[in-house]
Amino acid sequence: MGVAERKQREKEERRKLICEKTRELILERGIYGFSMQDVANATELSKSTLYLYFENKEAILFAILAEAAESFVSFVQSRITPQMTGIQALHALWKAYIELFGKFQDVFIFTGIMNVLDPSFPFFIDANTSENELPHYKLYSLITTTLRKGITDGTLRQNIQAERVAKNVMLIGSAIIELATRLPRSQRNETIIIQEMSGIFSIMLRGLAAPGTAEQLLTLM
Amino acid sequence: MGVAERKQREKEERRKLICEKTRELILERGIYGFSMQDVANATELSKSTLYLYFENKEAILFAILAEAAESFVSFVQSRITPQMTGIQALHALWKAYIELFGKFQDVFIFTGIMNVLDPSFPFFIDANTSENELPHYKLYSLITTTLRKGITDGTLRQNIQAERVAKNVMLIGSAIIELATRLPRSQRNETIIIQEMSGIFSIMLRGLAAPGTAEQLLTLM
Amino acid sequence: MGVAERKQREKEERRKLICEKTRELILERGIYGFSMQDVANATELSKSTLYLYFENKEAILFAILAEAAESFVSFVQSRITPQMTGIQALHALWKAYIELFGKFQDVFIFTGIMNVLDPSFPFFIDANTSENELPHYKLYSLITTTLRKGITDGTLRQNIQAERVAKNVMLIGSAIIELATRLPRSQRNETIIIQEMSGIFSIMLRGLAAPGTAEQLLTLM
Amino acid sequence: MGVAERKQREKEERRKLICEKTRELILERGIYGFSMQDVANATELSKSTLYLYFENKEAILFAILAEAAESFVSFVQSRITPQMTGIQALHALWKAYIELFGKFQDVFIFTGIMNVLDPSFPFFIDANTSENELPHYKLYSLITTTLRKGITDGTLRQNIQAERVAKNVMLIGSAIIELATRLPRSQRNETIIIQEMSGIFSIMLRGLAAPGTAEQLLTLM
DNA sequence: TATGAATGAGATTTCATTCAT
DNA sequence: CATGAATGAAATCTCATTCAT
Repeated sequence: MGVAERKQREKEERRKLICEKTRELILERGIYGFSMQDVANATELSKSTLYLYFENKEAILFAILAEAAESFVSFVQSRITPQMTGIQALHALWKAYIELFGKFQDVFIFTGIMNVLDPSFPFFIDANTSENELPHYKLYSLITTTLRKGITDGTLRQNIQAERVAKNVMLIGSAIIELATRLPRSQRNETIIIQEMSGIFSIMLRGLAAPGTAEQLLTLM
Repeated sequence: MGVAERKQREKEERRKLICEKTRELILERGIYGFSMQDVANATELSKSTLYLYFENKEAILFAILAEAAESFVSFVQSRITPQMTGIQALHALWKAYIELFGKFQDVFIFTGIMNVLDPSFPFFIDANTSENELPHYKLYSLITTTLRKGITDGTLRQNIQAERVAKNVMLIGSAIIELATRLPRSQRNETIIIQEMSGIFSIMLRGLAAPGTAEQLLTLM
Repeated sequence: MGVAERKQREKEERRKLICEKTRELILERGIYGFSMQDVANATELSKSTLYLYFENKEAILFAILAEAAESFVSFVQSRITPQMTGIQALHALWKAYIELFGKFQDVFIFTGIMNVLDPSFPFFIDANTSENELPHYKLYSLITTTLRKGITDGTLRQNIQAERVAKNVMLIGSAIIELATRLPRSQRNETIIIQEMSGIFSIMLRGLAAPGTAEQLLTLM
Repeated sequence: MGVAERKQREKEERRKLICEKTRELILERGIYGFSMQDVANATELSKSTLYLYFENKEAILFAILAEAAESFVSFVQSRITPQMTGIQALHALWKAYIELFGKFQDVFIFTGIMNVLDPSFPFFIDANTSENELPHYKLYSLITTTLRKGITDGTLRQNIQAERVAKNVMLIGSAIIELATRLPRSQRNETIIIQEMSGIFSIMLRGLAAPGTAEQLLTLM
């Protein structure tokens, strides 16, 4: 009786294998730098077999994005508690972002794919698109909420607009990663990228925080 | 004897023509969205002729980058006077950046190509590479100088490092443009992109400025 | 012992299911417009299972043809009675053809497949092939008989040859349908196709009838 | 100075070569039975080279159709003189059709491609499409005119409608050829096809002619 | 018996680059 | 100097059929 389940599990594993290898390819060569043939070679499957598991190339990207988004958002969320003030939450969010980047480079995947599948994001945010449809909308919501909280509790500057700044923040995050993805892997020195991200986020934190915020909340290094 | 010179001049004109038309193509369709055939059509030259003037596709991009960098930097420089304080100069620099974007979209070209030709910039700044070799290094120098001035004259925060922040700033600029280039031209609404840039630059200005800076120097809108 | 029979019956039912669903697919998308995967989906069987019941794709078509031919011929035959004169029978035959087309579009199936499986029909009629082997030969026989009767009883022109004209007639029928099958279903307006068939059959009836035939026997509209 | 002209001529010859070889392939294997690779092999060009001469596969078909239509219509027209009565002209038209078929099999090409490029023809005749755009519309016009003349001069039956019958006629012509194209070339016995065409056209002629038409105008054999 | 899984062969199309004239 | 012509390599995707379980 276990047969069906095993099959199911194996099928799931194959999908995972494909995603996994594709992830590696993306990390290695960037989002544009791999073909279905490459994926076939990496997985030791035939090209046609790939199409048994995913409708087309984009569908693979989407699956990877969805999973990365899921784990990304939940990781970040786990670092934010209800007791935190807005600025604390924002600080924690960015810390988590950087930490996660260092650990899994999930952020690479997340952002790289997002930029391809939904290139108008975050320039245009489709009010009709809910978080359920496009994975990265979850993160946008999380940031907006965090900013709103900080404006309300007075730990962020009063004259900012949560939605607009959330867009700014998403764009910055995307963009850094986007550029980093371009680097050939040999040059893609984590330390340097993390330094860059920390630097930018620190400047922005300071630019967003209410005057008089404790120095320790303003640096991410 | 004027013959050789005329030839030389004509050759130079052809090169300019090719660059000019390629620029238009890039603006229209993005850095990845045009082929050598497209350039040939636009210039009314044959594809093979293009190879007489440029070794390959990348060489065209490089030439365009060089010219865009030149005009970009000199425009920005024209807006900065020696009398300005550091924060004033930084403010002026970003104002110019935004203005130039609105006018010529030169920034698109500049950044888009830079990101392709020198993807490790600004993550890695090659100390051996002088401004003379890679066009965009000029802008980097300009920003570094400006920041250094601000640190010295006390209009910027004292605990920032000019080189590091200059890298941050270059990266932000590149990145916004990079993402914007992805938008299909129909969606590439200048107003929205400018809003986004202004928003981000404002936050960063505030994050970099010394405490007590006049509000009017902190906003770019 | 009933087991073997049940098995046999079930096998037969599966075959029917496959044929039935394939018919629907053909009507929907034309004879070239469906894949074995489509059949598998429609029948809720696996692709491999299809190959247990039919040697290959063509074999499915053949089976459908056989069944369609059977029901087609018997329907037409039911409209022809021994008392009818030749011209009456021919008139009735075409009326039935058109009616059947309007009702079940069986004719589509019949002809479409015939044209694929036996493309030399009716150009070459294999004297060694009996009605038992190729399903559409039944219809050919029926038409020949009808024409012969009309020549004998003087209601059709005397200088026609039954076999030859039967071929002409089969070909016309096939051909109209063949072209109609090409139409995307949305454009496959029954009314228009019926008009076209009626028009052509009317002209041919008039061309075959003995002089002085009553006008009402010469029109099919 | 003749260089440009020679180039032009050679280019034209290449196009012709491609069309010619494609024609042969179609005659050999039918309209669906050849790939761009086949054309490449037949012409001893590379696949990519084909795309220098034709935008895509369909464009090759269209070019062949256009040429076949041209020569077909002009040949037919050459056989019709203003002095002819309607029935004489119709008779001549069909004679020419058959003769041309026997000589060049142009009709094959003409009809086969037409059926692919404009499958709704002649079921739906687009009033907005002029003869200039789709080559086969020329023939349709010619037939309509001929029929109209016959109705006017009393040599055809009075109760037919020129446009409707023209559609019938085009469809019959298309359809016979369409079916014949299916035949493997080895079986494609001209004599038999011609017999079939003659038979059908004769029946239709008799169905369209005014009563009392001379027998010799009613047969095409 | 039934099927999930796999695949080879093939289809159309694109494009940077080379080379003879 | 200029170019028309050519092409190899690659990309995405489809589909009838086979085979181990």
